[in-house]
Amino acid sequence: MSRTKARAALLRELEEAMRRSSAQGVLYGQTVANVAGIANSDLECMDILYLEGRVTAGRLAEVTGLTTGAITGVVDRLEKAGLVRRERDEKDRRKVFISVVPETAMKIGQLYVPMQQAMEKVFGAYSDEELRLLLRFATEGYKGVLAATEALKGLLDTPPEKRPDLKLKKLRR
Amino acid sequence: MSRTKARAALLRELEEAMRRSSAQGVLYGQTVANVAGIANSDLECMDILYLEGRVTAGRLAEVTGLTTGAITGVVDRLEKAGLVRRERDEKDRRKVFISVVPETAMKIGQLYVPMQQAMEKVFGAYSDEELRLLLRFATEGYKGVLAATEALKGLLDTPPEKRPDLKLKKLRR
DNA sequence: GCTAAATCTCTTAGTGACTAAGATATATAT
DNA sequence: ATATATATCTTAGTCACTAAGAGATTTAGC
Repeated sequence: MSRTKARAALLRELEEAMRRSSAQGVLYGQTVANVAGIANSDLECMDILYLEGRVTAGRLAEVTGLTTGAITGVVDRLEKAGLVRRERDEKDRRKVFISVVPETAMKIGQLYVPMQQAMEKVFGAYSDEELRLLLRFATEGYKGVLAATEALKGLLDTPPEKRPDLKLKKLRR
Repeated sequence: MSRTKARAALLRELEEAMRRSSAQGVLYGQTVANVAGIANSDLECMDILYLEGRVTAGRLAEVTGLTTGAITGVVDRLEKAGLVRRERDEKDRRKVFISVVPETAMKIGQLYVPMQQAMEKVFGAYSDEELRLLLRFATEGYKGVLAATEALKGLLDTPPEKRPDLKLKKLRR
């Protein structure tokens, strides 16, 4: 097999492996939401709050791709569950900051323990240098996926009749 | 900083980077479903069909975690859109095999092009050997996540009063 | 072979999270 | 001041989901 062919095969394998593991990651998240008894989007928002800290409702809508109306519902449910708190911005009283309630949110965090343990075990097999390679990849991969998402969204904004036609026999009503 | 402390920091960074990129991956998928005009679960099933080939409705339910009733709806919609075909198993006539219609499904595949291009660009910066490391990691990572999911599900099956209590103030309803 | 139990998909009724559109409240610009 | 913009919430309606069970077929026990 030629060198470039071997590489192409490697890339295909890699792509599939990543697809599989990311699909399984989605399933893990679904299971967490299930066990916690909250909706999927609710958990996603908890995750964003964990990563970004105190953010506005609008920012949550932006990042999740949900409407602001949907976010109102998400925050209502999370607030009722005692997982987050609403705080009006004193500088700009239109804004509502959402922040996690650490004591309660911790309990959700517990559900990630099996995942963390599994990852610890996997990571254990790698040297520091190898881990740095993985970190570099994850960081660049994130940027790549972000850019790809933007590119795809751009496609959404071009008028439907000018898009690379899908001709899907009128999906959805 | 001690060596083990440096490694711990590295692991934390790595975990967060993976979390971010996988979250972004989820968003990419949502966008694909959006542009294609199909539901999220519908796309997830297309993905499974692509990876596993011809599978039964029951298997789809198993893998996605949806009820068989929900799968009936998914397959109805996908079939109407011309993306998949139902075929009764001639050996066991209770079973229904679902398989993609390649010509139509290709059009969905197109929506992954931006992602593939982004990944190609990222992968381009790595040597064959480095890619093999990434492949090894993705493969082992998949197994780890799968095991973690099972562990978490096991938790779901233990009677609620015996679970590490979440005490989430009666979520839902 | 025949009946009972098991297995697989589909149907039905009901529910919860979503969107679109617009209401409300506050901030900014002219 | 008034108009426009921004940020969140409200409302009505829709869609995909679950739970439960029906229908069709296969498997097991006798």
